[in-house]
Parts: sequence; structure tokens; C-alpha cells
Amino acid sequence: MKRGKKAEEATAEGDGEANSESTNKKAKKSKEPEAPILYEDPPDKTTSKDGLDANMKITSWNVDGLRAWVKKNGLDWVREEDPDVLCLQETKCAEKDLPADITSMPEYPHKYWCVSDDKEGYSGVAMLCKTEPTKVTYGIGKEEHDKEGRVITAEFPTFYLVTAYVPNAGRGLVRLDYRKTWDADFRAYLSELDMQKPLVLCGDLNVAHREIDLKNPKGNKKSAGFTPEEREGFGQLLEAGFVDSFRELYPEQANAYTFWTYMMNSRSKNVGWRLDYFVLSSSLVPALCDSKIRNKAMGSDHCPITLHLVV
Amino acid sequence: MKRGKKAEEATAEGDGEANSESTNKKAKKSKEPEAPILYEDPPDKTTSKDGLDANMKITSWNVDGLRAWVKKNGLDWVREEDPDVLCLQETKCAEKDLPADITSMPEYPHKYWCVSDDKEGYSGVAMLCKTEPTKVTYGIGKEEHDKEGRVITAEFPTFYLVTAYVPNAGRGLVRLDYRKTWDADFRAYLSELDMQKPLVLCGDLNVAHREIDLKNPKGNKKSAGFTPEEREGFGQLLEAGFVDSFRELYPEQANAYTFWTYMMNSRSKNVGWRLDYFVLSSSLVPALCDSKIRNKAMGSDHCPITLHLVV
DNA sequence: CCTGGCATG
DNA sequence: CATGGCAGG
Repeated sequence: MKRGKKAEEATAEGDGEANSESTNKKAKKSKEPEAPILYEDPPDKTTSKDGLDANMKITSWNVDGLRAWVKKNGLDWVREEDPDVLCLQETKCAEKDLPADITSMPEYPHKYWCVSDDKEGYSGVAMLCKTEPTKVTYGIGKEEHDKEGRVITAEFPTFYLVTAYVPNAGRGLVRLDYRKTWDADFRAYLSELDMQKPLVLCGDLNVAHREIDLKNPKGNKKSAGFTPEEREGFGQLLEAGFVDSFRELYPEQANAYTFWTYMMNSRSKNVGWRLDYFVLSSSLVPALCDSKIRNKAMGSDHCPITLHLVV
Repeated sequence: MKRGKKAEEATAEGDGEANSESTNKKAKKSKEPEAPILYEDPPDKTTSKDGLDANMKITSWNVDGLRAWVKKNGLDWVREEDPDVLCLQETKCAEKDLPADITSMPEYPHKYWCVSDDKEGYSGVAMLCKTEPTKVTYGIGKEEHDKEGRVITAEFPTFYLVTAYVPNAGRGLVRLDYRKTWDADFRAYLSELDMQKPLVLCGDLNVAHREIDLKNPKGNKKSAGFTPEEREGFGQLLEAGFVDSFRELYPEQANAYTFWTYMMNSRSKNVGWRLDYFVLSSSLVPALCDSKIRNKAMGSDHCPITLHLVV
């Protein structure tokens, strides 16, 4: 047994380096708690540049555990928002364990679930639709990626909708190599689809593209989600003929984030990251009405995002 | 990834056999929820048979996780009860993680902690004293037993106080063999002490001695805590010159339990077990004033027990 | 059904 | 600092 006083050993990994968020470490000694710089999402615009009315509303939310999120009344927010399609990431829930509240939701008669094969309660995505897609597929067609329950693709008459939970590069970037492979393969998959029909990609892409997309770019160059490799991967996706819908509409908007670590009260200080996106085939830009960040909605360490589109 | 409907496989172990508690399985079809048979602990008697006043009050409680128990205000109950010595089992807490609420408690300036070497948050016992023992030791002097943080022995001028968390035989009795070794070695340890000075043993002895000591003796003959081997182990301890203080005073008292599984609302139905004891050297029987079961006290799946003694 | 630890984020 | 799964009870 252990007894008596014992010196505490330094932990190897800790929370130290990765995802560094604190604005005042030891350098600055400013005692002022400095007021947070918030982002007020403007009212929804529901017409396209050409004056057409949006007829497709899509919401995407990384719920960080669907069961906990349901208990925190995430579904009440969904009913209020009332999108045509709801995409969820990090459901962390086997189909048999889904809460009845969501499986029985009459607003969405067409529901699709996809979770990890190996690790229970890891990853997982879902898509809930008011109208039935003409076809639904799971994964990106590569064994090595498709075990983890990260992608659902729904085909609609005029476009594909892909929702994804992109693999996190991990503490200490232990999975950065895998992420690079993923980025390449996922990009190839999307390009393939895009040749058939324009597509909307939504979800937690686990990357902040540019410095404007997170509060502390300087301190996070070696953090998962902001490494040069991951940023480059996103850049290459855009170069392949896709558009970051939020940045398209609000090119200079800072402090607009979709994720805040639970640690260090980051959300109340708006120390966050923009990790969740609606990425569109370039040909859909004229159909784009608005790309919203619902940063008031609580229930996860991510907030939902919503797209208004003419299809 | 996993998707679509999938048949649920039968689980090998489940909650089925072990610790069978339900009074009406398929046999009885009585729909009546039948009122629970409670046990009302009589008022404390604080004089011995010879009319001497108790001057030592000892409380023992298996807290099932000290940190959770502190959050559930276990310490408020302790301050109310105000024993001279408080013995705790299943603290499940490394010394460095102890809540300040208990480490700083001024009523008990002498505190002793003992936890498992290997498995963090497993087992663990503690003793808090108003007056300083002349000597405190840990374990029972056998390597194979002393890694798990199960025993603290305090020497006082006229007696030893031993608190113990006896190893559970486990689901499917996987650890029954080990338990038999433990029982023999622990009994030898106690006999050894008893030759020096009379002793009080308290704690979770993880056995219901007789049929009267649990609600459902019939269904639990193969359950950990009520196997013939474990009951026999307790019997041999008594034969070695010790007395079960509660049973000494209340030989016929049924429905007096100190543990109720969290499952199946057992506590509200008083479907329980008497697993916690004050066992005394026979020579201390004249010093015994009362042996109480505080079954109103909440905060764990065990309730506390209290001993009044003349020392 | 609860605990505390763990991996993961 | 949250999640879910796990061993242990």
C-alpha cells in the first residue's frame, strides 16, 4: 500500500503544450481580466445574390457525445432551428444505445447513423433528413479510413451532402501522419463526387485554416488543428475547386469560432477555433445565401453552424 | 464503421446470477410492491453492563469513493456523529488527491491514509483520530496482501484498533481462492495482536455471517459475501476468541443491514446485507456499551456503524 | 447503479 | 474540463 507523504511526479504529457490557449502565461503580467471580444452573428440572409429564396437549410453540430448533448436539451435547440437536414459529429453512441428522444423524432423521418467499428463510443456521425435522399453511403471507400465512422454522404436530386468528422491529429501530433493520408484520400473522394454533381461538405474538419480562424495562432503552430500540414491540406481542398462558405461571405470577420476547449473557461473568454465548416463546390457559390455560426447554442464544446442554400 | 440494424448479442456475465436481490423473479407474480421491512436502530446505550460510562466512540464507514462521499456531505454527518475515531474504507483516493475538506478537519488532528499501490482509485482505508495513537501500522505484514491498502492498525494504551476492507470475492467468485488465503492470514494477524492486548476490528468484512444477516440468503449462496467458505472464515474468526458486537447485543434482530446494492432500488426496499462489523476480543465484551447501525446516513452504498466502548 | 481511472479530444 | 467505456463492486 501507499502511505505517508510522497513527492508528486511531473507528468510526461500534461495539458502543457498542445492547444495552448492562455493569453497571459508568465510573459504578460496584466492582472486585468480583459473583456472578451465576442462575435455577434448577423441576422440570417435567406436570399441568394441573384435574389432567389433559400429552400434548403442545413445545420451541422459536433455534439461531443450525443447522449450527453440530448440530456442538455440539444434537441430543443434543433426543433427551434428547424433545419431540413441535421448533421451531427462525435455522436459517440452505438445505434442500440441511441436515446428514444432522437430516434423517434417525427420531424426527421430519414435518419442515418454511422459509428466506429472497434472502439465503442468513439467518433460517429449522423444525418437526419426531412426528405429522403436518393442514396446514402458511408465512408469514403477506403478500408483504412472507413472503420472509424466519420463520413456519411447523401445524394439529393441536385447535390451531394457530405458530413464528416475529420480525424484529430492528437496530443503531441501522434496522428498527424495518418491525418495527412486522410486529407489526401478525402480530397480525392470529394473531387470524385464533385465530378458527378456539386456538393456541400459540412462538419468538424478539425483545422483552423488561417490565423484569423483561431484566437491564438502564435501559440498553436504545433497544436493539432493548426499545424502547417493541416492548414495546407485545407488549402489544397479549396484549390481543388471548393469554397469555404463562411469566409466567402465574411472574408475579414475575426473572432468567429465554432469550438472552445472546455478548459480554462475558454468559451466565456471567446478563446476559440473555427473548426466547423460548410465547404461548397465552386459552382454552388451563386446558390449560397448565408453561412451562420450559432455561437449562443450550448450543449457541446462546439457550437452548431447553419447553411442557407438555393437548390 | 457500423451502420444499420444489428442483432444484440447476449452478454456472458451480466448482472444475472451474482448478488441476486429481487424478491419476486418469475416465481411469484404478486403485483403488490409490498411495503419494505425496515430496521429502526434503538437509541444509543452509552453504559456498559456493569454501569460504566462509554468513553470511546468509534465510527466505521465504507464510503465507496471518498471524493464523491465528501461531495455528498458525508463530513456533515461525521461532524454531527462526532466519534473519537473515524474509520473509512474504499476511499479510492491517492493522498495527493484528498479533498481539503477532510485533510484540514481540525477535529481530527491525527489522520492516517493507506491506498492501493498498483491500481489507482482502488480500495484504500483511512483512520482519523482525536487523540494520537501510540503507534500506527499498515497492512498485515504479508507482501501479497499489503499492496492493496486494506488495513490500518492503531495502538492505543488499552487496545488495538484495526480497520479493514476485506477483499471481495468478486463476480463469479473469481477471487474466492485469494479471499480464503486472506481470511486465514488476517485471522492469524489478529490472533497475534490479541495476544498482546485486546483489539477492536472494524470495517467492511465483506461477508454476511448468517442467514439473518441478509435479506435473500436463499438466492445468494453462490454470491460473493455469502459463500459457505466466506461464512466459515468469519465463523473461524469468532472461534479464535472474538465477538460480533452487534449480534452479541441483538442476537435475533433481523433486517439490520449495512449495505444495499445501488441496483434495483434495493435500499428503499431494505434489501440489504450486514457486511460491516465491530468485532471485539472476547475480553472486551464487558466494556461493550452499544453497537449501532446508522442506516439513515446517506452518501454511499454502505451506511456507517458506531461503537460505544469503555476503555 | 454507482465509483474512480483511462483514452480521447 | 468534458465525453464515453471500462473494471470493480
